[in-house]
Amino acid sequence: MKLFSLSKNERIKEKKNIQNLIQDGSSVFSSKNSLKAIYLIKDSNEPGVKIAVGISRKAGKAVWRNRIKRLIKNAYRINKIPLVNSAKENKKQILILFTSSGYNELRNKKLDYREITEEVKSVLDKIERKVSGRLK
RNA sequence: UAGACAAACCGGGCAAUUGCUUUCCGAUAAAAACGGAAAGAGGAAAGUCCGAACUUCAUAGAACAGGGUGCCGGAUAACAUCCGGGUGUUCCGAUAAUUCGGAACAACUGACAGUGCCACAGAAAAUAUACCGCCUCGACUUUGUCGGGGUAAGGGUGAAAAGGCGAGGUAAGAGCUCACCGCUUCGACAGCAAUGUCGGAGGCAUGGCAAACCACACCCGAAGCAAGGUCAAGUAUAAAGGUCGUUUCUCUUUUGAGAAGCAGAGUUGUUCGCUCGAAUGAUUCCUGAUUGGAAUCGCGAUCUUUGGGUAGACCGCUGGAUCCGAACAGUAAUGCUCGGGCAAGAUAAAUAAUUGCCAUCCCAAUAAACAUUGUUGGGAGAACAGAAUUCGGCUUACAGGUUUGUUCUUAUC
RNA sequence: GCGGCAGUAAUUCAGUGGUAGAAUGCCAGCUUCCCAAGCUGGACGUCGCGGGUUCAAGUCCCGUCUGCCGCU
Repeated sequence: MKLFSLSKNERIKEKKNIQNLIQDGSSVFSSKNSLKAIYLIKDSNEPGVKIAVGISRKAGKAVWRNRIKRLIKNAYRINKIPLVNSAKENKKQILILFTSSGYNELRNKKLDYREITEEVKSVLDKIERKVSGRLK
């Protein structure tokens, strides 16, 4: 198992999962409110974390949308280890869907990787605290 | 030389680390995970504006409706594309010129098949008509007024006024007559043709708008890979068949409610225990009658078989009107022959991120200096934009760069 | 990926090729002790943008931009 990988098993592929997530999941905003994450925590025999990234068509053009998705995925796979460990300890399966709430192409034509990393980190931190029960 | 314009081409490179998708190998019965190797966005992948391939539907053929195209010839699988030619319009330059040269653009068939429109102004906007004017005749109250007739040369209106201009002619005028120009038409010649040149005739008759309806000629069946095909989970569900069941009590006017409980299900493989716990009955027959039993239909459970087919998987899916090079044919578009190459195939959707260096660009300082070049320091390191069945075009977006050509006009030497 | 619709005043919409309109809103005046209502008047337009056809284009044709809807 590679440390920083993000293979097919760690991404949400099924339509049903995503619909469940949108219906039943709760949401969390990043520290600067530029990202929004919908997440769902449930007990499972196969503990782990699965993610998806969804960017609205209205946010920007195809090149821009692809780029922000890649940056978010990249930031996640670098910083995922604490959350994954916590999920395994507590025997939970976590589904996360990242979306853009503050970002769009008009305002953020050039995307800065470091800024997005900080945003993703803040989201993961909040969810991790929920999982381990340190946050009420 | 720079600039401008046109055409063609490129549109970042190298290294390290961390990752993604596909294929192959380790490699097996198969899958997952792991390791290794190879490959992995564009000139517009975009807009979806045209044209095709392909697939399904429909299909005996044709027409109508509807849509598209519209100078001529060629290229092509096809096209609204491309190439060559003609004609016209506009602009620029030269010129004595109506001539010559260059560039750009053109939906560039038909207005005597028909219907329609042409605001305002104007007498009149299409069967010509007579407001002012010009000429003439008559009457009267005679420097004038009224009435009849001739007249499209002049005025005024308009985007547009019934060939233009000059001469003859006339009461005044009029292609009424003539020359030149334009137009229509006939013949000869050149050209495959559009058309052009020359000669003759007509005597001007048919103002504009078909990107108004329309007519004529030619073309088009419809939908689109979310097309379509194969496999196919489900206590999702249709049909057929087999087996078992369709019970008891209490309350309520009824609908119904509650309890027990059979089949069955769940609970660790089995047993016990525990939990949950389906259904609607109707008709006929056997029997003296009740109980009970049987048959048919309905209902419920369960098993088997079959069907369509959702989720999903696979095929379609990338080797093709293909790409590169050379020779030949052709003015060219392009064709043809030979040689070589195989180069994305994702599906909540891969092709990336970070760091360093470089090409390149900007700013400052400094040395030489006509433009400009070298050195040092700092900054940026980019534009438009992301395959989605596949091709041929068109259109639109685009930082910077390379090559070739043109330059009457710009600047510098 | 494919198909369709719309763009006109601040807003919602009309508008046969011939001087761009209505309602609401806005501003001013009248009315009222004041406000509202009412009455009178006024301002407000790159007809999304760029070409073309025409004497003349919001309207016809071509291109382009933006917004919206549908197909699963």
